[in-house]
Amino acid sequence: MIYDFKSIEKKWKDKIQLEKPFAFKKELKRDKYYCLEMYPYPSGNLHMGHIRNYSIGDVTARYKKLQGFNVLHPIGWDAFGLPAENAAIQNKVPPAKWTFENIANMRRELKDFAFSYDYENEVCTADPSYYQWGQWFFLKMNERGLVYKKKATVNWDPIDKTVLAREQVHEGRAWRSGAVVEKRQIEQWYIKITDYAEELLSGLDKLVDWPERVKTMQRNWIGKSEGAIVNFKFGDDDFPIFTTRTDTIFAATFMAIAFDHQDLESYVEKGNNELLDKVRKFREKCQKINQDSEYEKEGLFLNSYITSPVNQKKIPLYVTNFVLAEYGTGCVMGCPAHDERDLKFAQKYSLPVTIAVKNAEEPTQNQSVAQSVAQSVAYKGDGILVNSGPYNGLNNQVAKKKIIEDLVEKKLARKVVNYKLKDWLISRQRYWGNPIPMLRDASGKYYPESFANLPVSLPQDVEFSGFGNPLETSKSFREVLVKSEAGQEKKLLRETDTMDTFTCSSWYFLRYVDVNNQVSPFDKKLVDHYLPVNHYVGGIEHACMHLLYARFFHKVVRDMGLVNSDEPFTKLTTQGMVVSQSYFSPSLGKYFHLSELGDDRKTCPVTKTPLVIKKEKMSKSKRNGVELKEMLDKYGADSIRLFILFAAPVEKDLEWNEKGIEGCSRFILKVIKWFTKITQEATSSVEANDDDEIKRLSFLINQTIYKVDKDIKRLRFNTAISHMMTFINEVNHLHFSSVGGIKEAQKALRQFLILLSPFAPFISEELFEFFNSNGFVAEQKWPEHQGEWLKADKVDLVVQINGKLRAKVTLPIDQDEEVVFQLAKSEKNVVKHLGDKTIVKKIYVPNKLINLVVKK
RNA sequence: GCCGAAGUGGCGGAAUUGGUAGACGCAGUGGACUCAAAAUCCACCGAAGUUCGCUUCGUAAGGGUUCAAGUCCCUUCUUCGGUACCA
Repeated sequence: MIYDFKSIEKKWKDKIQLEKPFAFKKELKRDKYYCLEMYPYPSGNLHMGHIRNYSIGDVTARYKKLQGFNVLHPIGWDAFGLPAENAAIQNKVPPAKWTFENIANMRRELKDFAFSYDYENEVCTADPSYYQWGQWFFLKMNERGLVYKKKATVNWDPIDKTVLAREQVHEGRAWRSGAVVEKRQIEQWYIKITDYAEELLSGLDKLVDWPERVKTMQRNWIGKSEGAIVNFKFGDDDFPIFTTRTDTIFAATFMAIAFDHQDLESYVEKGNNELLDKVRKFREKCQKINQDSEYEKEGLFLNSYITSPVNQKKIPLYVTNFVLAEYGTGCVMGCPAHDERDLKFAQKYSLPVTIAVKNAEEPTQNQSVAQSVAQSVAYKGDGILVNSGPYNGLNNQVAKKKIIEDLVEKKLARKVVNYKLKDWLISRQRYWGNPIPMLRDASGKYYPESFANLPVSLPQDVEFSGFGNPLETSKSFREVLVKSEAGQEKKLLRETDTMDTFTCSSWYFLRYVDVNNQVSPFDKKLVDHYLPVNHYVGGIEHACMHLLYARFFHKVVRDMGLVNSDEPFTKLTTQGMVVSQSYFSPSLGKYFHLSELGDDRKTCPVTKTPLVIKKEKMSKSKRNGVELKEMLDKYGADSIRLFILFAAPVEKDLEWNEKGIEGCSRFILKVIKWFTKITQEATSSVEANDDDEIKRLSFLINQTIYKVDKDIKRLRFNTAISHMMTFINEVNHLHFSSVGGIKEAQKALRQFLILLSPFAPFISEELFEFFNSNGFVAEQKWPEHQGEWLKADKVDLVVQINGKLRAKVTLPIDQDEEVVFQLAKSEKNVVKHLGDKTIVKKIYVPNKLINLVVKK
């Protein structure tokens, strides 16, 4: 038998299409397993990153199915978003047409790999039957007071002409278009994710099956800090500041206010117009600063003073370019001795440096702190309070609490918790998204659309000129006539902002359990049975956006009483990227494809200057990708799946290596060779004695079942495959000639094919047909290892002297220490090393090793 | 800076609670088969030495704990990822 993967894969693709072995059956009785991979954006074609993501998920889904679980393993389409609209502008293709054609194409590509999805249970976010429920959730959130509109300085992408979320801006540039981001003031819709900040943070502790780094990233993103708002005084008025270090309050030698603080001008010395003018110029200058790059800390003395609540000291007030208006109160106290950045500022403007906490290890003098401060290093450690009036001598952590308590008692402070997390800006000035179901009257007042009118569908009569929001060009969409209670017709304007696509991906995993529901987003009973998702697989790049929004949405939906669970995803796996060598010519500023280079891969073929060779994520722009179609034609889906799972552990980056796929093809050939040998070529002779071979085979197959099962459970697919390779290598050396031997071999083959099927489904199906001509290997029962076969009757035992390997002896298992010791002592090499030394100690690890500790 | 992850042959990577370092695969070397090549099969494949039995060294670097350390502890270095004026 030759490996004709093309016809094998065609045959089984058709059979899967026809007989639907992976159809999702809603069942509340059987144990469920919900395995989910992050759904793709329908950009046009699948790439290797997708194949890796879905291969990882598919192994788990198929494994659980074989174990008898009712598996929910769905796929869908994150179908809204900018590229569709850009295509509409460039090619005059409607976004819907572009999107749905891409989906059809990518679905076809997915089928080439036999991922165990039910394509009749898809979610497509651009389908009104889905997005109406997104609008429904928006209105429900609005009812719960979680939605509001406010004017805000937003990041404006001048190329895509849209507002960007903070996380969509990287180093001052838009994440998609790469344009330099501008600041603009626009009315925007927000969702109050900050109401859930505390639970989003504390809930992380319960997610024991999430990678530590993802949890850390979310913790930092939420950025909780506990402190106090302390009321300093500006004349008779309050001047509140936020601090987490009340223990350093006596060390405050300047006060700082943000340049964009709304009350800034009221703190400038009264009547000093010259200064006011300077302040305004300073503010203008600050506004031009790119907040993402590093810049010098600067300030301007406002000729006014703030009074400290602890010692009534007058402290000079500065406007600065480094205090953030949106965090805390927009005003802080400057304690140069204990804060790096305050120290820099103080030194620049020759402000005094007072020490409030000294190093506890040097109680008699202040040397260490004073010296380090003199060397421009602020002291941020713990210690004993000095220069702090009644609190002198206290440990600073104690003093911190005491000072707050005292201030709170005098009504001069209150304890507060601050978060870095900002409310979720969901407005997008775009057409291809979920319309926000709100209406506005002439006075600017907003009314929610009524539930009965959902969905608010996207109109067809729009123009894609490339500027502004196309929805504004649709009269049928914009103008709405509603009847008031008095029966009068009233003209309202429909909101033209659409929602951020992250709103769609925040609950798609809930919809999968009930995709055809027309009366509610999903049935509660079904959702409570199938949720939470047991295993979620996707890219690390979603650690702080999608995964946080989805957790938030789930909690809101829970509070609406629609789902019982607190968290949507029990176990999370973040797979590494697929990387490959890229060749960049710095002199030309462009990438070269490998095929464009000659034998000399280190030099630019045009300018003859050295190329920069790096391992980077496969992408079109870096010209280091591979064509999926080409790989499929050359090697078939099974070899690609095997390679992608074999070449690296799932969480690490995977380096593309075509030779590696060939290795996996060779493995499949060896499987076929063994199959052929024991199903076709075997000539039976009843007299033959295969006892030793049968014993060896039983040991090998049971060991392989044991190891593969364990490695799938701990998500080590690379080693699971290596164990199957070892099995095939060994078993190809066994020869059976008796009827009983061949029967045993076929039994082992049958079990082996089930083990192989989650990794290489096509060839497994094809060969398994020998045992089961109508069904699928995917629907068999996962084999269990027989423990008694795992114990070999002989073991290789290691003999060490002082921890160094000196001999190996083969012994029956479970020998007494004394027997092993006597045998070990008589080994030639052991005798040599023992010489006339005395044995002072023996360490015996049964069936593993004996270590003799010797002395002269 | 801070937080997180990781450093093992020529390469991708194994080594589950400390117990034979380098499984499996790629590349390479030698041989068989062949008119020849490809494919396949067999053998070798960390370094140095060797009387071919073995010996010494070797998991980023340096120390430590232990009968025994890639694995545990301390210090340092490097790489990658996240984040950055959050008071």
